[in-house]
Amino acid sequence: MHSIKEILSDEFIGKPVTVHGWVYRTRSSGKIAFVVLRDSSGIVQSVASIAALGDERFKTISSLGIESSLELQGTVKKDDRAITGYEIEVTDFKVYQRDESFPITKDKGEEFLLDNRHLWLRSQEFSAVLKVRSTVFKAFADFFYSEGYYQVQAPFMVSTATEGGTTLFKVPFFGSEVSLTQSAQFYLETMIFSLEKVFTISPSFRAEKSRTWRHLTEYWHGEAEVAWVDNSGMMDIEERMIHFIIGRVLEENQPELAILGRDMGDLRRWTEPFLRMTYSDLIKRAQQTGMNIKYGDDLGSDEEKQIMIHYDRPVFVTHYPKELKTFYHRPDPKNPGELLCHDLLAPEGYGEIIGGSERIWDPDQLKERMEEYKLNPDDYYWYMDLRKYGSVPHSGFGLGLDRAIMWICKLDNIKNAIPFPRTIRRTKP
RNA sequence: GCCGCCGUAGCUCAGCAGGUAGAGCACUCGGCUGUUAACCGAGCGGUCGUCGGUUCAAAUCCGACCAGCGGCGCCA
Repeated sequence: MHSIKEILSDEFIGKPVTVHGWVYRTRSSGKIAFVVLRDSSGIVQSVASIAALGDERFKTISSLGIESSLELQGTVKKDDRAITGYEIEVTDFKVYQRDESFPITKDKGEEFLLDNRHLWLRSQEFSAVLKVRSTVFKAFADFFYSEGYYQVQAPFMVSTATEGGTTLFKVPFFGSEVSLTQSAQFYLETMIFSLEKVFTISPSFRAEKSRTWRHLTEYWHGEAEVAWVDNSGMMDIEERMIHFIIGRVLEENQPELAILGRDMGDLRRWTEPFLRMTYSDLIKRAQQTGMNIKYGDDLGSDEEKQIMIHYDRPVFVTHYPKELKTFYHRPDPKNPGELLCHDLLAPEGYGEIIGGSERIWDPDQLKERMEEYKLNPDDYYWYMDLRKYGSVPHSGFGLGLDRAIMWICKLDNIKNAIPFPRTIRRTKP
């Protein structure tokens, strides 16, 4: 048995092979039929003829529907007319299941494809995304292992909010109620006191009624937390991480990037140093380009896009005014109105993919900030305890893995970066 | 939460100054020995989202409801 990718090579010319997979396309001209076979590694054209198979067998193979599953035996030939340069002259075959009418045909409406995502996954385009996605997840973990981090796991069912009060998913819990996690951050913070450098990959849940091209209600969050590192040191780590992930995709996914129409030159440029600027500088520059924006305004989707058209690589934006971010970011001691925090904005209009910061490590300051946000420190007693017993400076971040994949794969909607997207109106398939 | 849009064949859509439903694809049958989401011919396929109203007559006009899509805000 061979994989399709394997036999697409001069070494196999003239040799008998056996492959199995699914019918990708068929064409028949009466006495000759072309069956393009697909497996997880690629596609190859096979040629069936009455001469080789006889009337009845020929009729069987030439009438197979798209996505029929079968095993083919034959001889490899080089032929420029074949879609991948080589073809198999069929000598024998075995059908596992005949397919009469696969629901996905050439007219593909967005909604129909979402309803049939379990089948659309088989497409070349979506398979390519899934392969890149696999690389990104592995590279994220490999990067942190290579820098001496421990992978840890936090609970998904929680009783404290990390990002403000209105976005929690409530779940019944033995007569009371818990929420689905929005971020593992607070739990990661507990673990730096024993492990110092930790990371996790887990789903996060947001109950905002978002209907946008870059929001999911359930998304995959790559998060890390490190002791003894400040805001700027954290950005160094994140920059190395993104470079590492992009490098891996360049090494492992060239065919997939070609299918997706993503230029390799773009990715190579993103393995070069990123830009950094403060929020106030960014506002000044935006004003110089004529944008109607002032210090203290939040960066909306439009603003992010308008700003990022001037840059061809990711940009860290730091030192946001404290009114624009939540309570745990550490205020800059030199300018307490601004925070030692950062967002990483991806180019080409993809926008924010990372949010991170140096965390407040002084107990009084944390308490003060919580009160400004009308939060009860007693609800966060265990988080407060971290500032009470051997508190240290530390920083962390969260990466939206699906957003990063959408950017790397040049997709126009985050729903196409994840196999089974969960949005405000979609829980099937 | 706010703004906009759509619902007609399995799929993608056309039909809308009101006159009784159409194309392409898919599927079935027939033809074709080099096709590239092949091509040619025929066939199959619809309570026009639901309920109500106006009218001699409604896919088309009006109202309500249901379902879905896109964008904003929020964030990753």
